[in-house]
Amino acid sequence: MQTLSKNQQIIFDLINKSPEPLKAYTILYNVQKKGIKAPLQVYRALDKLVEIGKIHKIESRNAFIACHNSSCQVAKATAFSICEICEKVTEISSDSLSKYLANFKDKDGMKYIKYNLEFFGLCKKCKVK
Amino acid sequence: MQTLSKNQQIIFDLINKSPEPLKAYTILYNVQKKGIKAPLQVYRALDKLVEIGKIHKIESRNAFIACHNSSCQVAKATAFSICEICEKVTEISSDSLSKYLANFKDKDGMKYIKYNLEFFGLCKKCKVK
DNA sequence: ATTAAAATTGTTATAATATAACATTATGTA
DNA sequence: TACATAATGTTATATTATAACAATTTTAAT
Repeated sequence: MQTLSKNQQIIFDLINKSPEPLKAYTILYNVQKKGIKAPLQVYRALDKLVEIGKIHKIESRNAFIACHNSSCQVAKATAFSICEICEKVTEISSDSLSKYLANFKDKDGMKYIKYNLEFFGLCKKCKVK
Repeated sequence: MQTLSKNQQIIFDLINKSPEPLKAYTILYNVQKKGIKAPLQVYRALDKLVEIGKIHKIESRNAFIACHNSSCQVAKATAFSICEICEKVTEISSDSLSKYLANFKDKDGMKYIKYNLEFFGLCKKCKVK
């Protein structure tokens, strides 16, 4: 368990308490009162937090959420469900899914060291409407 | 089988003959001699081509490749392998993978209508080096 | 053929996302 | 201590993408 630097901690705290994925410039806006003034300060912290697996980037949304999967020390196998109406994002933690994907081998003999899976659909709430 | 408009056809042809994913502004640069002058003209064609499944967006790379999966009329279930050294991208077409993912259900009862999966690793060539 | 709706195009401006380059300070560790 | 590594601060700029508006072309129903 790694200790975070000042900026990393500030930005992680913000993302961690957010119910929804946050975008880099939304983060910037929200941490300016804490002395983080420039985009690069945000992006550097985000890069590091992604690298150590404390947060994940939702690629299709250019947004970041905290990892809620205790086994996720490094961001090497991620899966998310994304509601196309309310944009709610949930990290999927399914043993069978992660086993299946970790063992997946394609024809080319390529060795995978990482994957990212994004499911899109309607969440329970939005499906009813 | 849908007929493409002029701009769509120009841009699809370029992507389709490219061995690697192309970025929007690379595309723009390469079609300026054909009269497409503005980013928006490129993005509009890309949006449409993605919508009808002729091309796919590689989200982690902000780049586009032609679909080489004949069954892919609509971009609703996509999987790619990406080499982290040479950036070669290949569309994966595996019946067992697509079946597994199409049938995957998470705990929340969310109904998925689409997914995108990106595997990262080293391709055969880069693994040897 | 007529015509109304839908799709596509053209254009300018600007928004949103992300990195380069350089100087400085803090932290970890031999 | 002192050296390497990581983190910070700052300005400028590169890259990716969309807003807003006007015009034209295509499609499909009458």
